[in-house]
Amino acid sequence: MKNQQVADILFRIADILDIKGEIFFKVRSYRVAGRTIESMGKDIEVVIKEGMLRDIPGIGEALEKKIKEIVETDQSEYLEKLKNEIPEGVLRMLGIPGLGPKKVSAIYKHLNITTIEDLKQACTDGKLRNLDGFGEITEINILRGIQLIEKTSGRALLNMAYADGNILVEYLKNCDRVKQISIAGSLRRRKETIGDIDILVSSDSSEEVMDFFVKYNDVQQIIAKGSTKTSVLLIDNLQVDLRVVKPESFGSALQYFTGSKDHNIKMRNLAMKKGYKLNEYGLFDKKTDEYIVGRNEEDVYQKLGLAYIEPELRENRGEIQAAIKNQLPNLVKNGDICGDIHIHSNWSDGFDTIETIVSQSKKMGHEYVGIADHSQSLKIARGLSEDRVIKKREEIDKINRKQDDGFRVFCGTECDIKSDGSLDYSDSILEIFDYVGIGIHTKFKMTREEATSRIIRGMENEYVTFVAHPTCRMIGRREPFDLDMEEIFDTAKSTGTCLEINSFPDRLDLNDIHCKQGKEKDVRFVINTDCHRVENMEFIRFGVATARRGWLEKSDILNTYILKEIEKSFGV
DNA sequence: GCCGTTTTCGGCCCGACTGTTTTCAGTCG
Repeated sequence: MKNQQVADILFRIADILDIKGEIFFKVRSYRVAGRTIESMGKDIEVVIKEGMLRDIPGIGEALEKKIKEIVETDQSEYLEKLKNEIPEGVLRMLGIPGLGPKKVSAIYKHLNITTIEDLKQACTDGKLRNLDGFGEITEINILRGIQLIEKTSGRALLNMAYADGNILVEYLKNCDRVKQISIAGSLRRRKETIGDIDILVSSDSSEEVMDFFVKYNDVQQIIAKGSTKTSVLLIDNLQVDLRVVKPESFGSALQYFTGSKDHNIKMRNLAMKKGYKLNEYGLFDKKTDEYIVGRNEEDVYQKLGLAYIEPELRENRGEIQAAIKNQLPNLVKNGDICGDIHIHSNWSDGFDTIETIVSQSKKMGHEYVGIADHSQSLKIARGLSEDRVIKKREEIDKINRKQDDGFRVFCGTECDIKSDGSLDYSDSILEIFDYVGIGIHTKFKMTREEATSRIIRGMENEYVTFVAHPTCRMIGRREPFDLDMEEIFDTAKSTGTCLEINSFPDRLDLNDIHCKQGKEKDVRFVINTDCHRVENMEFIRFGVATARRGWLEKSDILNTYILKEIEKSFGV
């Protein structure tokens, strides 16, 4: 049983209790425990085996018992009982923006509506307006909310939100009332998917900023407009929240609106313990309400006795304790990457020539690049036959001889791991390459044992440098393999194999949690794009962001090595 | 449901916006 599945059951229990009208704090306990388990670096089964479940903050006697039951039996008797009380469709209504537990409960109890389809009809027929606390506008808003979830299915990939957010920031800079501006929220933390874009501005004239904001060309609909907060929907269905604060509050507001929620709760508690009160307007003396700091985010952390915590770390995964002890990692930066070694050229299914890729790499300031085309059995992607491997080797040697600036092209491969774990080239061919990446591209349906041993057998080949996109997940399209990551990390360590952080926005594989877990086992990583056209080489920043979210430092990553070092590592 | 050198009972982060009210509840982040 995976951590995510345990968390999902806890979230479900919380939703039902919420609709039933259970006390807020009880409901919150289930959600807090769910979030902790979901983002925990350690396998929940291992935690239970070690008898450490109760040591996790937020898990007491009752939750311990329920979580153990879930892990042992794959289900929860308590949830099964609760499910009989609230129909599935009613739970789904909680996902509609603007609808919370109280309204959903009223809709279910008084009108006996149990599906979103029926709710839509009831709104159209004007049946909701007679309920206490409901009106005509409520009906319209619910209809809009239903339309929205039907259209967007929730969250956007990081690159989409990143592009939208940056263009919008540039637009807002044209408003002369804007003093300071920053992206905040999950986009600033570089989460792999983004629910909505948060932008923070400091200004002495918020009304004018808000007016300027809603006139942005790509605004489809204004959801809410006030003097401190305005929300709009862009034409690509991404929601943007703009907050405006006074300059003296910009730092504390940036801290507050960057989140995460759990990080902020920890921060507020810490502030309280130290005799302060922390909110988006600043850090205040708890007794006298006197303003202490708030202009800069750094000051807030410093005043609370903390080293500055980079946004990517703010997930309540131990960063506050580390900041107290001044033991935060020195995170890897975009500029630390010296070359991308997983790029497809037109020798297989890539779009560009090797020369074009070289020229783009130089533009990005890299010292080298690795061309890793597909191997022979992947016919659909024009995988290279053994003959063509030799020809490609000759072409790369020729290109290298032409470089007069010390730049180097490495000849690599993304060799298929066949279903039994053997590799798609013989050792005598693998020897031709400067380095070997291996990856799975066929037969994705496997048990945990099969998938784990398939990858491990691949890693045991002496020519292998790294495993590409190890879990093979595609965000929103394909679930990750159920892998025994502990075993994968141990083998990576013992064989000296790197694990890839694939930067493509719909992969981000390994993810942040894997990175942190792997680092604790002293595993080395490599950050690549796996791109098939040079326009996408800039996606490397999303891989770096994922590594940062996983607490990785420059020394944890193979392709931060300068040319001389990586040549030595490849033995070429 | 969790938690504790101020507490084993009584707290638990908190402010903005909306829509419904006529002073506030619900939702959101």
